[in-house]
Amino acid sequence: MKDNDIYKHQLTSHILESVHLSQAEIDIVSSKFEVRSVKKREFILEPGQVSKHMRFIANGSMRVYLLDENSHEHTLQLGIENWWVNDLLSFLTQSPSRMYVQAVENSTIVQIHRVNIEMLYEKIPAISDFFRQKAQNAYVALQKRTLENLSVDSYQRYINFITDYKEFERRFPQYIIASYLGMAPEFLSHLRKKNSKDLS
Amino acid sequence: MKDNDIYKHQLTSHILESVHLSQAEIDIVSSKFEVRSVKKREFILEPGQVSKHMRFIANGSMRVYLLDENSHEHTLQLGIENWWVNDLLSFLTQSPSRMYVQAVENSTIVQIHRVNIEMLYEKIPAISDFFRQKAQNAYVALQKRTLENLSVDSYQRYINFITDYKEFERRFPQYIIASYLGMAPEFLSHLRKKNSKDLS
DNA sequence: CGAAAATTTGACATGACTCAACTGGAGTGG
DNA sequence: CCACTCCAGTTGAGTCATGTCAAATTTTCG
Repeated sequence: MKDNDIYKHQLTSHILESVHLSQAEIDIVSSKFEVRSVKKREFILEPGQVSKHMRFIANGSMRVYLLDENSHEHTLQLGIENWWVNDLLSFLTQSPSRMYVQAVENSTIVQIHRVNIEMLYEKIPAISDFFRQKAQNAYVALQKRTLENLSVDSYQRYINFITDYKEFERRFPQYIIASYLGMAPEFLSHLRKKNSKDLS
Repeated sequence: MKDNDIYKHQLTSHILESVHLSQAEIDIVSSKFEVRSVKKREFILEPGQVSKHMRFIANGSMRVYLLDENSHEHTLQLGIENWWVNDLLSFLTQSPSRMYVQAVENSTIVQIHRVNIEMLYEKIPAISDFFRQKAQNAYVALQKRTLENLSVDSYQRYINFITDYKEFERRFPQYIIASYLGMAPEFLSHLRKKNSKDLS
């Protein structure tokens, strides 16, 4: 229980960075979230399931990916501490997901059920405001990625990635990074070799 | 003035599809928006400028794009009636844009200044709620596009595009669609030829 | 009608993928 | 704690998809 409080406190601190809440509101919000720990490689969502929760990573790392018809993995999202992770399409429409959401490291997540978050939207407008800001920022970040995919070549995209997300390069295996950048893992390996030559 | 009222009514109807507002609230919202008409090829945002407005297309069509270092255009967003169009990064951070936002057809937009929308967020929580929903849906749509770019080949991406957005194929020139799909216009032309053969 | 822009077409170049073999390191069980 | 296995990562060869360039054709618009 003590541990859970720490994680919930991490969540509310995170929310308070963006919007103001009274202590009473903090308590209500906190009471509607639940803490859950997830083992490395464990799935918290698999294709066919409906996403019922918004999830905040308190600790560890996760990824969202799917398989195409050739069984190739494509990574939609990577996340570490203080990031939100979900298949938002499945969550918003309550339809079966095509995604895997998987722990990359042992992780702790803090989650809220759909019914409860909708209750919070009604009772506490600041929560709606918070998720508006989150969604707008996530949209902007995804636009940046979309534009890079359209306008930057693979080598430069890799360089930008390791520059912008140093942390991610250490914590996610190469084949996952390749599938995030939209290239074959062997090709990423070639780019890494080129990069180490460029540096020397 | 009569015309303006029609366009504002179109906007408020659009908002009311997602959230509830009292008549008094509708009047406040309506009073903070302004109607503006834009000629074909005219820019409402250019690189270096800061986006000061959220903009709703009442009529016509627009696109958001940028130029890379080889002066190639890359289209981030296409929009027609009842779509919102902006460089959200520039708008949210009030920093200079890298984007062009241009009318593709003669268009009418209904826009609200940043200062006024923030006032509405405070006074009328349903407006924050509305834009939360819009941002979440836009994020989901952009994820879909990201996944298609990662996992579907060019030909199929073109087929999916003309299937999902019939309207767009009619109203936007090929070179813009090519720059949206992430391919050279000549290559799109090859795909179109292949498609017409496949159909016969 | 004429000029400019968009699209088509085809030849060629190249970036990125596939496949297969090899290397090295991490995890597991005896 | 060693030995073994397995999986991630590397390397290189061959191939394919897509881009580039240039010229011809069609469409748009003043």
